[in-house]
Amino acid sequence: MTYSIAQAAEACGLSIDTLRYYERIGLVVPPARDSGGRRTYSDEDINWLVFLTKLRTTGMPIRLMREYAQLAQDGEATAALRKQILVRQRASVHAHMAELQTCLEVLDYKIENYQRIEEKFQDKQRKATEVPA
Amino acid sequence: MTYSIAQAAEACGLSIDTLRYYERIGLVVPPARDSGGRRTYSDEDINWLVFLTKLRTTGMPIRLMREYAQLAQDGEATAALRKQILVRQRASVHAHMAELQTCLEVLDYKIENYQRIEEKFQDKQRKATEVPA
DNA sequence: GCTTGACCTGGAGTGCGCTCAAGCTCCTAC
DNA sequence: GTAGGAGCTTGAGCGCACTCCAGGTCAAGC
Repeated sequence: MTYSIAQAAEACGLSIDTLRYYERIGLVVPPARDSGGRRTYSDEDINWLVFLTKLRTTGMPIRLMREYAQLAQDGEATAALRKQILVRQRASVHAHMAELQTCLEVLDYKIENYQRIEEKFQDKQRKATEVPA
Repeated sequence: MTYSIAQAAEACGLSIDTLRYYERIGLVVPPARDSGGRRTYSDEDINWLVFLTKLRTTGMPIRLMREYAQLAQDGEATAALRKQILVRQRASVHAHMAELQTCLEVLDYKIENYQRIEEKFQDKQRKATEVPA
């Protein structure tokens, strides 16, 4: 099974332009071409692209992704280095999530505060429209 | 208690240049100045800056932070809008953390794979150096 | 009074990750 | 055979969030 660039883009959630851009900067190996010179992506290509988008989502810079991609191309001997990259990235994701967690707490606190302000306001309104005793 | 720009930068984890930049683009109200024309940050200023850095960490674009800051300046009447912004941001953080979680699972899987490759390799080595029966 | 260092301003420059434009080719369908 | 649509290449442009620079001011310490 092969895919056009539009289908590949759809499958991995990138734009067509971005796919070509990734190829240009050497982040992905150029896919095969059909008789008309158009790119044809294999299932394997798609899987790799999907994995790359996961790395991107974790905030890995393209520079490092390219390094990883190069190592992957260089074969089994680089497995230890690749593992190291992923282990570090995992640590960085954990750290980032912890940061986000404290930000969430700040947000929750602020939102609660706004909630209280609203309630006080509504309370005041209720009292104002109440039939006086 | 007041702080120099260097102290303010230290306190909120931004660079001096970034503090001035934030002021220039209208993200923070200009702090007071001393007799020599230098910025003097109050505790309140610092607290606000710290909160802003939290918003930044959540990935809120500066454009929106500026909107929020403007609303905060406009007083109590904008509380509902400000709350809405924070509630949305919270949702976006939750979504992002969920994404990161699935990325983590992919990373874990890949790392485990590398682990297995290493073990197999070590096993092979052990067998090769073993005294033959 | 002179040096030093922190701070000032306005404006230019940077790095990242795309994104778009122009002008072309190819295939398909009518 | 021609119109339309997808795809091609090269190269420029963009938005974001800073970051740096040049040239100046000011206050403190020697």
